Amino acid sequence: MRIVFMGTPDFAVPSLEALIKNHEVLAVVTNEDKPKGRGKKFVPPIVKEVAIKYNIPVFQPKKMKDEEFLTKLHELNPDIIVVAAYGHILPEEILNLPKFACINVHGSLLPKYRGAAPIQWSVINGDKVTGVTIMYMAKGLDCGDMILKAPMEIFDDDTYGTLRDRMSHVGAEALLKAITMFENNTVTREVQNEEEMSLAPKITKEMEHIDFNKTSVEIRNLIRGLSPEPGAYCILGEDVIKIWDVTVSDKKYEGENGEIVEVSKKNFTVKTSDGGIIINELQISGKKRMTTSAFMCGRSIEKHTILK
RNA sequence: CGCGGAGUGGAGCAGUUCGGUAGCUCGUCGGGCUCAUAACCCGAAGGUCGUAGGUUCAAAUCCUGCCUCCGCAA
Repeated sequence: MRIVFMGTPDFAVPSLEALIKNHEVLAVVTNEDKPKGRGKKFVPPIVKEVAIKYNIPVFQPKKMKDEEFLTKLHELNPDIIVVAAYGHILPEEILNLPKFACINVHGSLLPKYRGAAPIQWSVINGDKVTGVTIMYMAKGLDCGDMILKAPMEIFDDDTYGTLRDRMSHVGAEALLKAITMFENNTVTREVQNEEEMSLAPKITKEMEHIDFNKTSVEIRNLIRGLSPEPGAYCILGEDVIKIWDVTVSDKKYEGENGEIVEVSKKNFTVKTSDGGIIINELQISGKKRMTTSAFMCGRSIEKHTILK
């Protein structure tokens, strides 16, 4: 198959590499290099680097409707356009351009979790099962007809990061399968049930703030779902502190939610609405992630301190 | 030149304002106490203070360049 690939971050890489090994990738379309991190250094998307490694032409159009880009795309005349975490809405002109279809690799079992952050939300909500959906792209937010789904288990110790990595490979496999279906003319399409639809919107700063009035499990899921990016945080005194790893404690504690109710040599426990969470790994501004015991070597933690 | 924090024994920090013997907590090793211990007591090892230069009788500390790490903002 002659394929044009569109994608940007890590999640897209296994799919791209799978296509390169099994099909003819005519071009890779990705986001522009953006000033990223401190000092506004321009950083190319990871997908661009992979494309360069395999000598595949790269396009980084500012706008999808860029004339020059559209012309080029027509010239390439792809059989299929594959999109994986590209971050742009494709105009109809592109949706109708390929011989077969524009298909998308989406990180959830649609119609659940349409939107930008399906993987994070599946962890935050404590789901046990998720998956990848390969779908036709259509006008609207992740609402196209589904071609196939690959379910996956979410492990109790999964984080957004570990699940995302695993899923990116499952997604690549499913993608190849779907393309084979096109080749054999055995593609099917299943309409999404709008009744069961749910959204997985982008993560906002507000959501990253830990609310100790929630249950221990809810808080732990939030922390897992935001690790390793961007991290859930709370306030300790003057410091913003990110919490990276916790253990749920079933003990009942006296005090208010967010209060440090137990301090040991290795860690400390914070009260939640239904018990407590033992902090195992954290990070303060300007420092690296560290274990709680390392943290407590350099700073004394007083019982009854309130985290906000 | 987006804003800011930081590099000090293995880990996390203090010391830098006001130059003058390298400090704390933890870990490691040895010994002791104990029925026993992750507890307690005693002792030891381990650091060219990120790097290059400058000022000075003397620099972790003051000045300049560079490297690296991290938070925020995008």
